[in-house]
Amino acid sequence: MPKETFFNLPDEKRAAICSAAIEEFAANSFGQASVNRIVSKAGIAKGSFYQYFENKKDLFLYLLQLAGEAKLNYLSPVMQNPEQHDFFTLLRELYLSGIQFAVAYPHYAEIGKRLLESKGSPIYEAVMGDNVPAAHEFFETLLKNAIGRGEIRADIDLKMFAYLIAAMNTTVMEYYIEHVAPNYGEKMLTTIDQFIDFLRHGIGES
Amino acid sequence: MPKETFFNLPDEKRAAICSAAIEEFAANSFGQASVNRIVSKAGIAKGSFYQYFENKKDLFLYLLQLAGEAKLNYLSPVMQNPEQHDFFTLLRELYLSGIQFAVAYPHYAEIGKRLLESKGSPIYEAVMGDNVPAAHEFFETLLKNAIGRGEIRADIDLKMFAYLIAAMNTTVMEYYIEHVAPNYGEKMLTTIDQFIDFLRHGIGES
DNA sequence: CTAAAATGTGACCGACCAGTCACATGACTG
DNA sequence: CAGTCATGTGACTGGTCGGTCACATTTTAG
Repeated sequence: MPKETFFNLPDEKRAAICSAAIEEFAANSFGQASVNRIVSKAGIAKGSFYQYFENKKDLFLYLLQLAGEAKLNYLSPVMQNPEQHDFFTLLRELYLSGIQFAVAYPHYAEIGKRLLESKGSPIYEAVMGDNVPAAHEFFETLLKNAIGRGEIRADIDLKMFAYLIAAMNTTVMEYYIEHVAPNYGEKMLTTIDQFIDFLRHGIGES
Repeated sequence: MPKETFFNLPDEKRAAICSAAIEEFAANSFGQASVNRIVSKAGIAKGSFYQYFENKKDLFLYLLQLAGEAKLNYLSPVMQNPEQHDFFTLLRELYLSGIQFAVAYPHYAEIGKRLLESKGSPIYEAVMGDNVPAAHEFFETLLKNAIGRGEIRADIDLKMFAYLIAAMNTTVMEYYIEHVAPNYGEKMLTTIDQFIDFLRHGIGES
């Protein structure tokens, strides 16, 4: 957590620091990101930085918290009544909110992506600890319930498809950001719907 | 390319250097990997290292070449007659050979994975330049031919599914390495077959 | 045996890093 | 005005980095 002095800062200065830090962590992994570059971009002295934050990790965790809060705003409407919709509808909303978040906060999304990619580094364990298994369990429950309602086949390997669906969340998002958004902003739904239909029916003929 | 002196080295010493380097690059991204640690682990002097290699990148590219050659041995039997098999059979063989390679050379696979994850860093562009688009085009052609033969639905977005299938190659491999291999070595085919069946039919009921 | 060529070596260079500290500045209080 | 307290500052510390270089050692050739 940042120190009190950080929150006493005038909004403008605090925002400058945040935006410099966000840019740095969006462009570099935690290990490669440089506090020197951040303070220089933010226009503050190195010493001041350490009046605001305990250390580099403190700042990073704070940014992740901001990102998490921003993402929650996109996610929570979807997750209000997860039992009211069938599996594919829920998943569609989940993916949709993920993409909308990534479009609205590309830097936050980039930081999150970079974190997911640093699997194995010390910061990953510190941050993600139980989150990844929790996400997989969530998808597993979703799948189990859907099987109970007869929405999806009962003969699938739950663990494997929970893993696959979690991973494809990232993949579809990346595809959208890289290839769809730059050219046609309005194709978001087409992309997702094609993907959801693929989940349901596969791509085999007939 | 390593210098001539490197290839004049006794096999044992050359192997020690390679294996130290492979471990280092499997555990760290190119930027985080340290020549100091490599020479220390290999038991050679820093100066000697630079008699063998131009620089860190030179060594890294050499390891990638070794990895590529190793992978080709697994891949080429499959790709001899790509037109002789239907799309799903070919894909199955492709994924299978990928997993077998990753099991046989876990460090090489890790280096490759880490490289894929460093999208955006300078080394990524230098190494992967045209390879990724080429892989996507390859999958796109595969899909197009399969549509021509009536094996898969004609209404899919080729670009998107080429991207998805390339990404899922990595995903299935990771799942297998992380969750299947440690517990039951023999379940490889089950994992892949379930996945191929999913590609064909989806997971929707009926 | 000597000379020359190849190879081995680690101290060293400049750069950058995260984090510290002695001190300067400014604001608020009496 | 003086005194105090929060805040600002950048030179500095100890460390790691990739890469170099003057020199030592070994191998090869004549």
